[in-house]
Amino acid sequence: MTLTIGKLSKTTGVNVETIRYYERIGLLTPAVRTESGYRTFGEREAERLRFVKRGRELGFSLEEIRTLVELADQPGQPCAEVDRLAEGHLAEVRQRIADLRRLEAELERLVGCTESSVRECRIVEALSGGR
Amino acid sequence: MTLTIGKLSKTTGVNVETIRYYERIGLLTPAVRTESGYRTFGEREAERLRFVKRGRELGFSLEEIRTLVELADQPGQPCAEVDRLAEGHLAEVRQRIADLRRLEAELERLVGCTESSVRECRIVEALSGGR
DNA sequence: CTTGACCCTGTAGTCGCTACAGGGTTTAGC
DNA sequence: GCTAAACCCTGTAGCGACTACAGGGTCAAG
Repeated sequence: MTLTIGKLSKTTGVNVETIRYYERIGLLTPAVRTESGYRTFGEREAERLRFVKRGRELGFSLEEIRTLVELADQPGQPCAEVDRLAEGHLAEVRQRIADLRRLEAELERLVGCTESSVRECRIVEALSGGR
Repeated sequence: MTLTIGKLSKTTGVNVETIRYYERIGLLTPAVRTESGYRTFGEREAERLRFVKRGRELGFSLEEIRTLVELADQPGQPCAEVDRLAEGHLAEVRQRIADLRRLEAELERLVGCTESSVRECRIVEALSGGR
């Protein structure tokens, strides 16, 4: 049950070059190669890649995922550090949401300008320093 | 009332290297130079830089700002395009908020794991493919 | 046996800066 | 007048997380 990089890409939904990139930065262990130099992957590798992918989908950085992967490889350890990491990340996400909401409110105030000329446009005015 | 790049940086709150960067990519017109090659800026240039800065604070990309600057320079034109740009941007901001909210909800479900070991940790489990 | 689909490496591009290195210039204090 | 600090210059490289080539080698179907 070994896969080429193309097959692995299909089954995981991760781009071929992204997989190579992950290997290059050491997030995936160097793949076993065929005689001709092609990478081969087994179920273990596919699992790990899916782990990384889900981490990305949850918005973790690759550095955070690197830590999470290491932690996940030590099932006997307490999960406090995992939880701390996730909480920190959640806090960041909330901060980003708050920032974007402020932006949203300000943009809402500006759009829908029906002035006939840029001279009177309240968007341009706001950008130019008017309030 | 001419300013050096350092003074301009202080009065606008934009980093010196960022100002140079904006000039390099053509977002600011090339600054007038002194004999010894130092950039000098007047009120016009300061205004324009503040325009760019406010655009960034509203989350516009530099490309969008480039367009906005050009539009703002043609006060006779209708402001429909400005408005269209701002609305498109608002839609993007809303999309990003929606995405982050989904993330937030998922992370909320996961954090606060008090298991004693990584083996049982629901965060690791979620990343490993469990739900 | 050819053709097309796949694989390889290495490098450069994206965005919006930021941080040097290695120089030249100006200014403030003595 | 001199020196040292503070400023300015260019050019290049780095960040994160990919993506997109170029220029080659390999494999499988018909």
